[in-house]
Amino acid sequence: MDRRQRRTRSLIFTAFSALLERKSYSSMTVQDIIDEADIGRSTFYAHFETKDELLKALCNDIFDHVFSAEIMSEEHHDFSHHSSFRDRITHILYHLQEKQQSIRGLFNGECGEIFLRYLKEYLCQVFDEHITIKDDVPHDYALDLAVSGFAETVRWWLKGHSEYTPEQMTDYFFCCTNIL
Amino acid sequence: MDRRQRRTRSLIFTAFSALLERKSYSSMTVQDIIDEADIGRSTFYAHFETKDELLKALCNDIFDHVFSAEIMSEEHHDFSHHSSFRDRITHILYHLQEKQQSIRGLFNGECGEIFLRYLKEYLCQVFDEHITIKDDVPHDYALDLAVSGFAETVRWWLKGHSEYTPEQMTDYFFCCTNIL
DNA sequence: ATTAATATAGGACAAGATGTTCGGTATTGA
DNA sequence: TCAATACCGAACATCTTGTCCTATATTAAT
Repeated sequence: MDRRQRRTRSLIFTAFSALLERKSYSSMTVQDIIDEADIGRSTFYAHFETKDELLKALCNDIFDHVFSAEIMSEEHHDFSHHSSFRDRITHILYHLQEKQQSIRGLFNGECGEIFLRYLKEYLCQVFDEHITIKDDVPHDYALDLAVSGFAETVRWWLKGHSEYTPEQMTDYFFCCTNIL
Repeated sequence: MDRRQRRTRSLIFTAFSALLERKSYSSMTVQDIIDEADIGRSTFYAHFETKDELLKALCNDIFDHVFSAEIMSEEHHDFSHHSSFRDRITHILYHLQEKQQSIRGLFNGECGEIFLRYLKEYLCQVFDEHITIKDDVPHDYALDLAVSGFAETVRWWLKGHSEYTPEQMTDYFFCCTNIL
């Protein structure tokens, strides 16, 4: 990838994240992002077709960071054999905390929906085999509830309660659920 | 309220709900709603300032129906004295099921975020005093998790699993959580 | 039945956002 | 050094928005 492309892409991401802290996603125009990033109009459209595509790309960038080590470790069977499920959860929280700057604005309003949907997709893979079914509770309901609960935990944590440690949040989460 | 106003308001709500089933909220224009409802442009703006206001109004209409009996009963201390918390939850699910037609589309995409935020506000009042805190879990975290979990339960239920009864869903939900 | 009030229809309008195109400039990587 | 290409910036047609206006139709009250 060309150095100029990397620079522009980064400018757009930074501008977008910064804007999300003061403006809602839906009220934000492409022009706003262009002005904030201080780039040409056609340059933006050379990188992203729409505002939605930009959001998707940013989410993917974040999750690549958060889950890359996670998935790598899984491939090498580190976590499966040497670490507990709780440790994996804590591990994910650490990575999310590192990206807090970019993530905080993503929880706001309408794009929180999209961000959380992406997050849940990744989480499903992590949680799936660790669901403990009680009675006749449908498995996919339990999985959905666990994943949503954890996603909500992340949101609650990074939006105003980041004084807690990842270990504490893991404890709190496991303490409240009955299916993990 | 004038009969014409009621008719137009109803036409708009119906058109909006119907459109949400085939079109995403963000890609839907006011013009789409006007065409679907077959009303004049200025008529729409006489009722709602923006598309967002329309969404809010529809949410309020639904929750007025779902929680009106709920709140009324609470005032008369029926539920507090003669019914269990589980029964209240089941009761709410019954009312939500009645409004399924209007609600189903609301879960889609970006407006799901707004609908669920409203729903959670109401649920907070219902759940608040029934949270059982374990260890040092923060109360507002536990409340947030319980409310989000129930909201997610509603979504899961009405989006593709409406074959289950309200009683079953209540059982499933209570079975999975550790704080109620 | 009559009437005054008002909700709606429908056309027109400016302002703003969108997405595309183009030619010129500057940076890059080889 | 040089060919490739990313950026700039201006212009453009198109669409959406929200407002304003007048004429018409419906309503609720007398």
